[in-house]
Amino acid sequence: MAQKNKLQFIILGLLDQQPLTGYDLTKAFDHEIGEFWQAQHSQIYPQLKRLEEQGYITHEITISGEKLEKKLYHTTPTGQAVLTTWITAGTPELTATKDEFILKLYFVRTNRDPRLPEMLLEQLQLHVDKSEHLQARLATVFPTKKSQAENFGHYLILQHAIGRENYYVTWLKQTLAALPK
Amino acid sequence: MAQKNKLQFIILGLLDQQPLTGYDLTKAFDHEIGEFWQAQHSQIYPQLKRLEEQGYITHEITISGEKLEKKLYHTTPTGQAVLTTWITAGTPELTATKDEFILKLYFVRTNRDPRLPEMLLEQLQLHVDKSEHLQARLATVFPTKKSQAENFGHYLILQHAIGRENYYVTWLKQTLAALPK
DNA sequence: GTAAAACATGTAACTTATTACATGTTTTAA
DNA sequence: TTAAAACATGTAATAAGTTACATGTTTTAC
Repeated sequence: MAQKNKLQFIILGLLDQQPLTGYDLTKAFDHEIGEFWQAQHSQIYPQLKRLEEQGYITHEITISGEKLEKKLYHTTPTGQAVLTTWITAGTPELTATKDEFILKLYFVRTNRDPRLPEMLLEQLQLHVDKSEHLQARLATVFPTKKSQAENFGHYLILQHAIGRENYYVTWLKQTLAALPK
Repeated sequence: MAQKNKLQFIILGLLDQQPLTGYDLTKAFDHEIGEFWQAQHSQIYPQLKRLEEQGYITHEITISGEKLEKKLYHTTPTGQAVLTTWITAGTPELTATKDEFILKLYFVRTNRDPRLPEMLLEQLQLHVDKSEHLQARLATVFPTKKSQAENFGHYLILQHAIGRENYYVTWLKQTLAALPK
């Protein structure tokens, strides 16, 4: 049976690496994690509550400045076991993509459609930008072989995301080049 | 502002190509469309109702056999205009992927983790199978240059999906090969 | 002939995800 | 000094998506 509520495992995984606040978790979804999963703080805070109720995580309160309370969450041994089970279990279902642009293309019936070049060029720009942005991050976050080895999973997914964007760019260029003059 | 309720446009696009029933639409999401968008019949039937209420589509009833009623939907001129507007508008937001496997990888901290080879090999098999399946479909559905030109969008997205799977396969193989002995 | 699979259409309940509402603190830069 | 940005945490309302419930017909293969 397919595991559901993946968000709980992602949060568990992040908290297992280091204690974090709900705010920190929210930010994590803006960067590398966000390439492969998205969540807003309105989903994260209630999920933290549920994970704590289940005994998978706990928190301690720290004070920032005069009175701003931060809840630093971390995993419990139970939570760590649940996380390991999730990672170790197979992942036999390929999560399907949602790509609005590709769908628009689907409804373009001929390669002579005058809208095609413009549509493809817009996406080309977007994916080139994204690839460059990710490459800059890779260079910043993982400048050395050592840093890559120390956070191997993180390095892998960044590298995967870049490759994916590069494939998209290649495909767009190729498709543009194949259009009739 | 980002366009929402993409499903309505996809249905509109499919119905604009040829009249279809809700059942036909459901099946369409099992094949090529399903590579880029998913929907169950429980989402499709209510959406058809709404689209008809808005005057974007209409239907006529045909009888199959003795008494089985089929509702064949097709677009109205209003619906066609709405569809064109959607396609012509830019698509500046890259729809983000959700990939559970990649997230699991993220939580693998070192390249010596004994679970890694197994995890990567499972995905390799899945993506090889998928690529092969898609390639078989491409060969069946688009055997000639002529057939490719006649349904250009459909051809493009199938080809894109294959390339995407192939990139995934390449990346997995490369990652496997780079693991320490 | 008959059973299974495919065809066909819908609703209900529930889960997941997004956007909006709501409030307050701390840090940074002008 | 003060305004803006960032930090920080929550809930409410809505939208989107999945699973389950519910029913009946037609075709295909045995």
